[in-house]
Amino acid sequence: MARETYQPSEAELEILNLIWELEPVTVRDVHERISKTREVGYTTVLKQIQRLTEKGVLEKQITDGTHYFTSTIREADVKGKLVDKMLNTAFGGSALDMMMHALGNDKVSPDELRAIKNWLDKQL
Amino acid sequence: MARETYQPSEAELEILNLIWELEPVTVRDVHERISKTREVGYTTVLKQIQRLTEKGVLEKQITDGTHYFTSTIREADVKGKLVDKMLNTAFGGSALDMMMHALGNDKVSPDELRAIKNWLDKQL
DNA sequence: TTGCATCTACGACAACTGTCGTATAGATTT
DNA sequence: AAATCTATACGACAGTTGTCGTAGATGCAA
Repeated sequence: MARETYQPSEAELEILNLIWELEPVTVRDVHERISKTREVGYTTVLKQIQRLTEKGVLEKQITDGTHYFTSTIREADVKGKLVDKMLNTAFGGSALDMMMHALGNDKVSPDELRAIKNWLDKQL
Repeated sequence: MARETYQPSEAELEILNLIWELEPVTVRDVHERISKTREVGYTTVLKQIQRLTEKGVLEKQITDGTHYFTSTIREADVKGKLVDKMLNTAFGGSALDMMMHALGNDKVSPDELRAIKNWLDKQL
């Protein structure tokens, strides 16, 4: 259980995102999806998935001769950890600071800002 | 100019944070500060700084025989980019989603939540 | 000026990443 | 069964990271 909080690399996260969405998946599933966005070899994706499996982050089950993969870690845990780490290493733990960089810097729609405000209201 | 938006690694960010705070700095300055937190060899820090300089992220000026380093990239740019990237790769661009992970997950003081709300109010 | 105390330069190394190529093993079509 | 198509296993490779060791350069104390 609990690979607890694995820190995926860039390419690994790309794959994990798809797996969380589609699991159980085959390598082909993942490869096809990624290919819509960018070009990458089938064996490249395969290799990443194999490495994630070796690391215990994914689990393989063979049904009817087809290899299906599922994740062993929870999306919320991984993402929470990612944000937490950035919060601490880049913004000294100041959520406000991070917010301002995330929202101020660029184009986040007023709608989104309102949604966040709403959510905050509920928290207080 | 403008190394624009460099994506520092973990250890590099640790160093950059100190440099933004203390520049101009010597290798020793940085090493001493990091040593307060964790153990690391002087040459390790030196090497990181040298690599950052090679990459153009830092600039060296020698005054009175002492090597001083300053950064060539702006803190806000780097951190803004870091957050943006996480926002997109991990949260599909949803700032609200990221917020909830960052704030909900754990201990962010009500004060901080209020501060964020305040800031949001001003933005709308 | 000699000699120690510092620094800096350089190179090395192992681990990890992203990316494939090739060689097999399996399944499918004649 | 043979030929073919598809999927998996394996290994390779170059680039990056984090970490040092060692050797050579610089500067200050005797």
